[in-house]
Amino acid sequence: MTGDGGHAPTDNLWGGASSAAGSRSHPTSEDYLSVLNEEQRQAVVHNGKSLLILAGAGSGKTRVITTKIAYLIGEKGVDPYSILAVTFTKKAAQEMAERAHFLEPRSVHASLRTFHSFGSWFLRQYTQEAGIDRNFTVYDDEDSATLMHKAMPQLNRQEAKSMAAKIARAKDYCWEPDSPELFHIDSSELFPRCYEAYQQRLRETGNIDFGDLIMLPVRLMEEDGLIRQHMHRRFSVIMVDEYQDSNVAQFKLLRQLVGEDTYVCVVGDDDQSIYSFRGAEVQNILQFPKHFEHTHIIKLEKNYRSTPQILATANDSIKNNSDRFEKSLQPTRPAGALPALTFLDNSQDETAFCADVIEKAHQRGIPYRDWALLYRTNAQSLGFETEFLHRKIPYTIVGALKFYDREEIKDALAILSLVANPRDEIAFRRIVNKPSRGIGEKTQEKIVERAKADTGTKGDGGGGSYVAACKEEMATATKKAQGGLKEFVSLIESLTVLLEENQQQKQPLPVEDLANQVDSLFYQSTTETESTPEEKLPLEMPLTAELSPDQTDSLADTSKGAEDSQEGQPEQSQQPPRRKAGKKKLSHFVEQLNQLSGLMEYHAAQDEVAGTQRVANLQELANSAVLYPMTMAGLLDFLDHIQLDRTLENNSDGDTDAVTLITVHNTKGLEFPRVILTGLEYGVFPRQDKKDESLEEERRLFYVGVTRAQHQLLLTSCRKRVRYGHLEEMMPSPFLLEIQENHLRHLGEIPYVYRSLRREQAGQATTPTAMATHPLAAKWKVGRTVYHDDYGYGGIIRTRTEEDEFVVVVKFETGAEKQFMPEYQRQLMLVEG
DNA sequence: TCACAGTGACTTTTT
DNA sequence: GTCACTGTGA
Repeated sequence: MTGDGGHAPTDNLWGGASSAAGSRSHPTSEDYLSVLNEEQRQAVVHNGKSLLILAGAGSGKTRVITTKIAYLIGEKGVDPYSILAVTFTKKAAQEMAERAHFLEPRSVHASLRTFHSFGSWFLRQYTQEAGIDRNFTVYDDEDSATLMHKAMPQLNRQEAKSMAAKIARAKDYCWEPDSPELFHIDSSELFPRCYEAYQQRLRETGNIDFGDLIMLPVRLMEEDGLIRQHMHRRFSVIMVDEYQDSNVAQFKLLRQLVGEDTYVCVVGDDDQSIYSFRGAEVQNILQFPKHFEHTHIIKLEKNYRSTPQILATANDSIKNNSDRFEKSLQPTRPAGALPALTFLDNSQDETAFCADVIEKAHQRGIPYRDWALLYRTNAQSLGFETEFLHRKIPYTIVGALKFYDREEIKDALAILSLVANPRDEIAFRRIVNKPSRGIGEKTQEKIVERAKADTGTKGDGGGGSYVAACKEEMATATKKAQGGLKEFVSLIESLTVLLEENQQQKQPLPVEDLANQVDSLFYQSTTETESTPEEKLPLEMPLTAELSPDQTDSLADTSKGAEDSQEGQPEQSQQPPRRKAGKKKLSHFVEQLNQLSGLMEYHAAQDEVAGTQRVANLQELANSAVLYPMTMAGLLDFLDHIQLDRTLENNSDGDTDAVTLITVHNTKGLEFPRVILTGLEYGVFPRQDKKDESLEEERRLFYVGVTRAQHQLLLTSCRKRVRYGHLEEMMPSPFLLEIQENHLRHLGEIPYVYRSLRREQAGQATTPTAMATHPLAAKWKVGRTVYHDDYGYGGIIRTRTEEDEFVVVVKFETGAEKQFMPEYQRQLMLVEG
C-alpha cells in the first residue's frame, strides 16, 4: 500500500493545489517520504485504526506528524477538512501548520489547534447547550482566584487562590463539585462547598475558566449523542502531539471525539512528561494501547538533533528514573565538544559569565539567535535581562512577565470583557472604581446583589447585567456614588453603542450602507478579503489555526504614542492602517476605550511617579487589535486569542538576531544550536526533593533542557544565591552528579562540596544500594559551628535524614539541645570557617 | 472612601 | 525582596 499506483490521480490533485498556492514549489510525496528513516516512514504510512508513536527527543516527531498530514491528504485522498491535530501550545500548533502547509498546501483546511482553542471553538457552537453566555470569555487563573474570593468571602486572598488552583486540578480530572473523588485533592469538607459556590458564581457570569474549555465539551458529548455524532462526522482523523502531557480530561475528550471510524494517532515521549503538576497523566500514554483497540506502536529512537556528547549527558541523567519505557537515544550527528560545567560564585557572576560567553561567540561571528538561556523559574530571568540590557545584547524573552498579566492591560481587558458580556462580575469589580469614581466596596456589594437577583428570572441569559444593576442602584446611592455610577454606566453604554453602530454597517439594512459596501468593493484593494469572523452554522465554522496578529510591527509605533499622550490629549495618532480599510478596526475601539475610561490618564500619572511604561503598554494593546474588525465577533475573537495564546506575546520572532531567554518548561518542542542551562543548584533546579516522584519530574525537566541543544551545551551552577532577600549558600544540583565525570568538562574553580560529593559517589559506586545521602549533608556536617537567632552559638552533634527531610541536632552554648531542618528554618545559620 | 505605613507570608513550572 | 492584608488618620 505504499508507493503503489496512486501517481496519476494524485498528481492531478497535487498539481491543482500547488499552483493555486503560489510560487513556492512543494515537494512530492516521494520527496518527503525519501528523507524519512524506516520507522518514521512506517509511522507516516501506517494504515490501521490507532497508532502510538513513542518519539524520543529530537527524533523527528514534528516531521512525522506533518508528513503524515500531507500524506493522508495527498496520497490517501483524505479530506483535509476532516483532519484534527491538537497540540498543547500555540507555538507548536503554528509550527505544525507551517510545515504541513509547506509539504501539502491543502493542509490549510485541516484543523491544527491547541486543546484549549479547540475547546473554545467547540463551545462557541454550543453555548446554549452548555448553559453559558453567547459571548462568553475565558477567565484566567487570577480571575478565578478573585471569583473564588468573592464566592467565599471568609477565605482570604491566598486561601482563595489555593482553592481556585484545586478546583482547576479537579477539572483536569473532570470531577464535579459532588464527585466523591474530590478528596484526592483536598479531603476537607470545605473544598466541595467552595467548588460548588465557585461554580455557581461562574455560571452566573456566563463565563468559563480554562478547565471548562475541556470539561464542558466532554460533558456535552457524553450526554448528547447528536453532538457526538456531529463531531464524529466532522473529524475522521485525529492526532495528538506531546501526548505525554495530556491530562485525564483531555483523554476523555479524545475518547469522545474518536468514533467507530475515526483514525487516531498520538505522539509523545514519557521521558518528557513535565506537567504532572497541572494534572498531566503519564498513564495516558503508557496505557494508550489498552484504551484504543488494535494499537500499533512505533518507537523513534534515532536522534537527529544533538551531538553524541550531549546525548550521553542526557542519557546519564534520565536513566536514573524508574518509571519509564526503557529506551535510549541513538545519536546520528557527528561528534562535538563535551558539555561544559562552570561553577560561579553568585548569580551576578553567572549572568556576567553567560553574557561574556555570548559576546565572545558573537565576536567570532556566532549569531545571538544561536543561543538559548534556560532557567527553572521565571524570576531568574530578571538578572539576565538587566545584564543584557546593560551590555546591549539583544534578547527575546519567552513567557515571563506576561504582557497580558500587567495591571493596566488587565484593566483595559476588563472593560472589553464587560462590553462583550455585561454579566462578567470579575471584570465589573475590576474597573467599576478605576480610576476612582467614589464607588466603594459597600456600593459594589449592593450592585452585585442586585445583579444576581436579576438573574433570578430563570432561563439562560437576559438578566444579571451589571450595567442595568448600576442604573437601578443610582436611585438609592449616595450623592458621591451616584455621580460615579453615572459616569461608569455612560462609559460602558457609549462603548457598546460604538461597537453596535459599527457592526450595523455590516448588516445590509440602510441603503447608504449598501452603497458603502459597493464603494469598498470597487475602490479598495480586493486582494485581501477583510473577512470578519461571522456567525455561521456550526458545521461551517472555519477551524484552521488562525495566524496571530502581527504584533511585532505595531511595536514600533508604541513608544511614540506613549510620549505624546502624557496628558489626556485628544488622540493624535489615528491608527496607521497599513491596508486601506473600509471597516473600522478594533484597535480604534480600544483606543477610544483607553481615553474614555480615563485609564490612559490614570496610568500616565502612575508612569510619572513610578517610571513605568503603562501608557505605552495600553497603546500597544490597541495596536495589537489592529487585525480584528470593530465588531462584537471581532472583539470576542480578540479576547479569545489573548486568553488562549499566552505564549507568543512579546516575542519578535523571525529574523531578529537575539538571544532567547526561556524557562525550561517553555522550551518543549524547541531546539537551539547552543544552550546554557543555568541555576543548577539544589533547591533551584531541582526545586525541592519532597518526593521521589516529583524529583523524577524535575529530572525529566533537566532532560528536556539538555536535549534542546544541538551543538553546544553549557551548565552553570552558583555557590551562593540571594533568596528571600538573603544571601544563601547553595549546593550543586544532584543532577550534575549523575552525569559521568568523563562526560563533562569542568571549567574554572571547582567547589569543595562538589568534589567531595563526587568522591563519596565514587566510593559508593560499588555499593549501589543506598544513595541516601542527603544533598545538604555535605554542608551541615557534624562539628560545624552554627548560630541561631534565638539560641545563640552552638555546634552540630548529629545529623540524620528522616522521611526525606534533613535534620541536624545542635547543642548550644547555653546547654540546650535542639533539632532543626535547615532547609526550612532559616534562623539557623552556619558560621564560616 | 482613600492613602499610607507597618506587618506577615510566600514564592515552580502553564493552557 | 515582594505582595497582600490590616489599621490608622484624613
